Amino acid sequence: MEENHSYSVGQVAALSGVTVRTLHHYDQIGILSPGRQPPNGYRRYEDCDLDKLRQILFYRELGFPLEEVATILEDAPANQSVHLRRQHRLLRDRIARLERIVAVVEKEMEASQMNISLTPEERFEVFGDFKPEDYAEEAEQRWGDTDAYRESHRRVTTYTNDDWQELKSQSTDIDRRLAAALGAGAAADGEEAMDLAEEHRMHITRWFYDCGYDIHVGLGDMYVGDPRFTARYEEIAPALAQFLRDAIRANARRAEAS
Amino acid sequence: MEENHSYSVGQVAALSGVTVRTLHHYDQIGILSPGRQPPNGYRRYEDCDLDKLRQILFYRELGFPLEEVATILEDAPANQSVHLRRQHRLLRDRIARLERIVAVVEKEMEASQMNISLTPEERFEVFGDFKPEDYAEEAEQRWGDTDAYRESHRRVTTYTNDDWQELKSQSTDIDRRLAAALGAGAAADGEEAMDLAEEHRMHITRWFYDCGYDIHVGLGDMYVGDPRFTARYEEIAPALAQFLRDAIRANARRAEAS
DNA sequence: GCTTGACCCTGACGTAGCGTGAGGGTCTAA
DNA sequence: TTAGACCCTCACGCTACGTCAGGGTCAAGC
Repeated sequence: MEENHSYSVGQVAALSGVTVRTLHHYDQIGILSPGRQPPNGYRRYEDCDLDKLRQILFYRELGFPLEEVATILEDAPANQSVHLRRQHRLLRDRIARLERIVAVVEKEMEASQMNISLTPEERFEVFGDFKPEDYAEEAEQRWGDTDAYRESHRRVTTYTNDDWQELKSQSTDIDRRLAAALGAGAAADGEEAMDLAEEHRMHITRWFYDCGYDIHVGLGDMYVGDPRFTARYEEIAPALAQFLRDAIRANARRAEAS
Repeated sequence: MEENHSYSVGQVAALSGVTVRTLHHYDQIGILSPGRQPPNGYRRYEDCDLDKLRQILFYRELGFPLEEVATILEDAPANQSVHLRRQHRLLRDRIARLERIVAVVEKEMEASQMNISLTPEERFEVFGDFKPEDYAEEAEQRWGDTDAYRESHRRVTTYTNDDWQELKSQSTDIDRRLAAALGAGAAADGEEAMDLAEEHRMHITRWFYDCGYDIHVGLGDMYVGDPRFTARYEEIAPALAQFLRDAIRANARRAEAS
């Protein structure tokens, strides 16, 4: 394998399974630009180009926009083990997500066989008990750092049943008080709501991971934007998810101002 | 839950996590068209609309084009258990695919830790020993029926180590003879190459699943179109994947003509 | 009744990531 | 020289929305 070998665009397309058009496109946007063969300007791809294409295709497979793939590859252009670790984690995350959905579908299959007719709200309940760490992963993918996820995972695995009881009790209490504040007409950016949002944030920090204000805001957006959370909070009180989201935002602004 | 409740487009967007624009779009293309509130024409979504949206989002999550989602939902508009079974299978398939990729990445991590520097071709070798059943699933998704996959899986689980040795020996022998024919200048649509393709097909039928000519042609296309197979055959002899693909096609045409 | 903010409507341009085709150049074997 | 395979650039079109424009409707507060 000492041979100095280069490939035409057609050969690379055949090897990799992407089209010539795709390779042109990647060249045009600058994510994979091969050398050019004088005097006709034909593209020639080297082995390192193939390596790079392989990484591109992997991240594309997992749904990353090309612009983001470009950023990833710039950050760690040559360090193969960095990519491998990242890819491994991403794959594991994706599988875990799909496994959760499978569990939901299986539960519904059971319910369906028992001829239980669930309402739309009840259907969301099948997602199981609400645990922030189930969803913080998504917040991280959107806004945060993977250290928080690992930290959360590390802590959670050490908890006893008593720990879970206490955690749940505190979580329920915060929810209840949020609903009460909403019911009493408290402003989402008032002191009371902000203090509750702060308690909410510290609860996560206490039990799961260090939840900075950025992450917290991301979580708040997710409570409103994701039907699982929204329904969860709607069950407690109508419009609670939005109230909490707004309180979280106000709380973050308060913290930023001080 | 006896309440006759309907939702505005904004409420549905909040509940479901999709945008108002998306709901407008779905209404426009006819995949999810709610009722309209006189006299202002505001959209009102019923519970059954929410159910339908949930199915749409599920299939969208798995990458189905909306047009195909529409077809799926037309075919089984009300039979919830049909959807559940299909969704379950799709999810399982996706997870299995990702698990295979994980295995590849893990193997590369091992190689990386041992400071083994792999060439692009060798990297494909990390996919492990060539087993048609590893890839027949993809052929099935493209061209075949899932019965073959189940049959393959059923057989393979019964094989002993001796079975694997024999299987591998035969497979290697076929590859070697294909390479020899190619090296001797045999035409891909000549008798010799077609006979070898036929042996190849019967080998799969013997050891994995009933490989009809359609499936076989699909496999041949995949050997050329997928870098994993192409590289595998390139290692044995240059251009072998294409030679085999052409021989498979010729063989299928021969069988069709008789 | 008026004002205001939130939400509703339709219409339309633009984007990401290519697929497809037009029109023409280059390479290689016969 | 010819023909077929492959190369090039250019450009329109597609899917599934994102974003914005411009204007109507609703409901609470003054």
